Amino acid sequence: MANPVADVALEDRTARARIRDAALVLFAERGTKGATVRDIAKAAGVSGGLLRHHFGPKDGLRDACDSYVLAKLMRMKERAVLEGELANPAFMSAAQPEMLLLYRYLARSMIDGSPQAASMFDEMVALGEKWLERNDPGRMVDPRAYAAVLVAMELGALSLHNQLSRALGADIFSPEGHLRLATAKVDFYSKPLLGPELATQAHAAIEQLQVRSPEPARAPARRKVARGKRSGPESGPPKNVP
Amino acid sequence: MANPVADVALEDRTARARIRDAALVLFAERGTKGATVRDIAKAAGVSGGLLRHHFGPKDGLRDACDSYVLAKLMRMKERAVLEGELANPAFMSAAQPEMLLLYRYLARSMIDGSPQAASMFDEMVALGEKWLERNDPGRMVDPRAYAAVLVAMELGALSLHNQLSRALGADIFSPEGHLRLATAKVDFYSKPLLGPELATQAHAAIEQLQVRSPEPARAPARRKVARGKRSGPESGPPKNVP
DNA sequence: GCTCGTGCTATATATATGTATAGGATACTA
DNA sequence: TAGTATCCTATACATATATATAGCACGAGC
Repeated sequence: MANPVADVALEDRTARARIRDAALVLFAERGTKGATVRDIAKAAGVSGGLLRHHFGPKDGLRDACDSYVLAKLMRMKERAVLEGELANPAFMSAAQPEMLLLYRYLARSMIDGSPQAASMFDEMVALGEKWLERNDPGRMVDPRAYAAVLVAMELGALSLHNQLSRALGADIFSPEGHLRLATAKVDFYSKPLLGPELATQAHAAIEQLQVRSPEPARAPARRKVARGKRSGPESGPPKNVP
Repeated sequence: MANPVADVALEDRTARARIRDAALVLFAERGTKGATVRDIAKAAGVSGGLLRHHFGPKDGLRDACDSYVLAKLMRMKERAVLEGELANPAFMSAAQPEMLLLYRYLARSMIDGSPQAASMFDEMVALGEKWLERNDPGRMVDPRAYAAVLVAMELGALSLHNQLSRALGADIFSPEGHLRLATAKVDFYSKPLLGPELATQAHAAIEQLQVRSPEPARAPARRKVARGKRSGPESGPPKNVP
């Protein structure tokens, strides 16, 4: 709980650091709207005035948190690159509690919408894309889109950690829950839901959707496209499964 | 924009319905905290008093929205079952704009945390699990966890639609963006990120994590074996990639 | 015609929340 | 020791927000 970022010992942290850490937790838990400066100050054990003294208005605190998380993750990333750890595309869900908090904050920040979080998202996507191109060149139809989906899903699942934990029967931030999640993820990333024939079928259906509406122009068929076909486009075409 | 749920014509909707629809949109966009009753009332073109007259306090409006979305999705689900469409586990990302709004609302509601959304999540997981067991019995190590991850990722990605759209270069709710996303998803669900050897490697690493710590002292084991020393595990074990 | 319930607006009230300021305590420096 | 900058609290202020109430219009039923 306390000292979530864990660089210095518990009570040796400066008040500024305590405020930032408390903000990190509360922002991650309740979002930027839900977390009030008073609650953050209280959690940090300081007065509201001090918070303002150090970070200015609420947005300032938020920016500081964004920058902090960004920098910290960047540092981790670089270290990972140096150690050759980055190669694993599932690196995002590493187990360190601190890192999890950082990602949890990041995910929430992206939902609430901050410029820094957005750029972080883009960078993760770019990283994933590069990785795909390097390791499996030409395997994916649209590597960038693939990477974007991957990142969005990883972070999105993290945002829904409450639901996920309940469904799994154990907090995914606890050792048990984390292990169960890790196992499921390995399955998820190694056992495709769609077989080859279903995939080609789906791709064909999408192709058909594309030709269906020649030019988006403005809105010749905002809905038309989806209409007719509909039922389950997307990956809907595959009516049944092998 | 207007008439997002589209059962009746635009201005034929009763004020109550307009309020509900406006709330649906604003709650989905800004969350329960970020959307104010005043804004909702204004968007619906009514006074704040009328909103309260119909739905009581804010929570009442929220509950009403939850119930409405739940019922609507349930109806869709049943229809899908009758028509045999449900077989596709990716049914969640169907293309209908209205359905997307409903899921978008649902995803946001799950992040904000509502009991009804939680039960919906659980039901989706149960559905997915059942589907897995029926179509690929014994294929997954932990079908329930697999289904949970699947649902969390789908809904989570939906919550991050802003980031996803930016990274993709097109709003995923527009025809173009949706198509690009659909293509990427088919790839995502048909081309596993982890090859067989990496998967077994990862599973072995997780296994090792489990045995690493003998007994959690308290509960013998909620889940077979529990607790791992954490440090860099998850899918971290596979150090490098082929 | 009259009442009465319903849909609706306008306005008031209390609280929550972000913001700002005045001033005290502490530490560091000349 | 005196001065000053920094850290910190307490409090005031303004706005936003949820909540509550009073009252008006209008149609239904007696």
